[in-house]
Amino acid sequence: MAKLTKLDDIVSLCKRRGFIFQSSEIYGGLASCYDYGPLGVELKNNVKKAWWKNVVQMRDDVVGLDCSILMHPMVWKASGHADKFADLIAECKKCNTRTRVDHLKDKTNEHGEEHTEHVAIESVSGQNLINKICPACGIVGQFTEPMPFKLMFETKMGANIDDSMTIQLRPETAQGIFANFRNVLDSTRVKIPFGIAQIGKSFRNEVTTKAFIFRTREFEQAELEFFCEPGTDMDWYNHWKETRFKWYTDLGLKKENLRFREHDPDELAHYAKGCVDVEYKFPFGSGDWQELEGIANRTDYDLRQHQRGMRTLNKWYENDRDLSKIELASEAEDYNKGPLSYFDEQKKERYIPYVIEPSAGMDRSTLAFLVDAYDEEEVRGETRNLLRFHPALAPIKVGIFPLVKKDGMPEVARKIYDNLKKYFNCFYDEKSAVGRRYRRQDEAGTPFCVTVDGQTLEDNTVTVRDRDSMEQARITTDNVLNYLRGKLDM
RNA sequence: GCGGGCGUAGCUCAGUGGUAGAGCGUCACGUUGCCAACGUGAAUGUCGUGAGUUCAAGUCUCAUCGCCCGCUCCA
Repeated sequence: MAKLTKLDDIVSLCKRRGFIFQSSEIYGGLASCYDYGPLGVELKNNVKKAWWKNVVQMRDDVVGLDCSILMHPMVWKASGHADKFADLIAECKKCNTRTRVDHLKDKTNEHGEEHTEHVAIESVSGQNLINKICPACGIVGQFTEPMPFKLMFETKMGANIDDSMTIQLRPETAQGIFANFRNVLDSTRVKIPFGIAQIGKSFRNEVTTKAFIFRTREFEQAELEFFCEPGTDMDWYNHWKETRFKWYTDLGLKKENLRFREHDPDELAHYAKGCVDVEYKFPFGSGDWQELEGIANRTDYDLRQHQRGMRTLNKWYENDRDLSKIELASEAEDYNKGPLSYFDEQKKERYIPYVIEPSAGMDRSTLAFLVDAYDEEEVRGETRNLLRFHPALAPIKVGIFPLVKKDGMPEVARKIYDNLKKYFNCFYDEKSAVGRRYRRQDEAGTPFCVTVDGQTLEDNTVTVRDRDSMEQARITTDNVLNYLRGKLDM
């Protein structure tokens, strides 16, 4: 079985085979950023394709979307990210514990206020914390100068420096879906229940990253916002829970390495009615169960928040476009009939739909598929290393070889290769012994290899060798494409 | 952010102040011809980066970047 027992082994495997490299490695690397190599990009693209096929293509009730990464600043005011994602943090000099300044309790007032107020960065210095207690060790007033933390990446939009606008890189793709809810309703004839799906990059300035690609600052999400009628939401929550779990196992992840983890009620965001993580057991370390995907019942929170956001727009202009100076407008009395509501033609009633959100990390699941596929086995006293990828995920589908590099075999093999590569990713190889070429493809996880041999020249047949069993079938050259299509389900 | 460990060829690693190394992998030629064969040969190094100490630094010191482990943080 797999001998990957440390994260280092996996990092090494990823680099050696061209799956994942450290970003900017020739310059000493850039923390928390990684690049996908030639095999890695194929694998990850296949993971994304498999998600899209399962969540969009094969369903009548989901449509796709691809939003811009840069969005109007008010999007993040309404979603709550602008406030929640900007904090002042002070560190206790005694125990090195870092705490949000607005969470610190006063020595004289140990009841502690609710920390909803926004703390202006200029107004707080270490001196102001002289009476504050460290929640970890109880020491009073031993804090460092507060450090401002911004969890969203900022950039400037507009080439004119004096007239440019601060914009955030999205910390999740979901808000782009909510912002387009009305557009999709008006342009596609969808009816509730229906979903909008999107795959794309998101950015978060995590306080700590670490652990290879499990928590990176730039990452790719596949998110579905599934809109349904209030009251039916828990049924859909359970539907997506099952559907999403099955997706992983159908693509070959071993069941014993997958589990659900339901969030405790006190762990839930205040608007969420339920949340479950799909976790994968990576074969290393102690904290080995890692989240691949979260499935949440977000209720009608997001659409209601954006209705409030739309009502706040003028205030934003009036306050020099400074988000920190404004409060989100209160909710309209008849918010149910607002611009982001839905009119049910049959029931003749208008409501804000509830949302079930399966949100999957594409980088994490790509790595899980890679790690799970890794295998070592003894063959005639030698170790055979291979990746047992599901055919849909394999970066290369077929290797094509001439048995030897003479007697016209390369020409015939090339011709087969030129034909097959129109249909799937193929790799042609005529270097060194054929056994070595088989093993090289095993390492890349290629499910099938086609070999042209002496018999091919006589009766127009080739051998097709199976990665997992190493068995060969003899097929007529004309039938190779159909044979492989059947085996690969493509 | 704190504590600990690490950084030498594509990978795994040796090299304890004095000429930059091995195995695997890669490439070429020969041989073999269906599962990592063999022989011969070759290429590949800012020793993470920058300073310092020294006649001399991969080796000692400092800083810095990056990675791993444990806390912490985050969700």
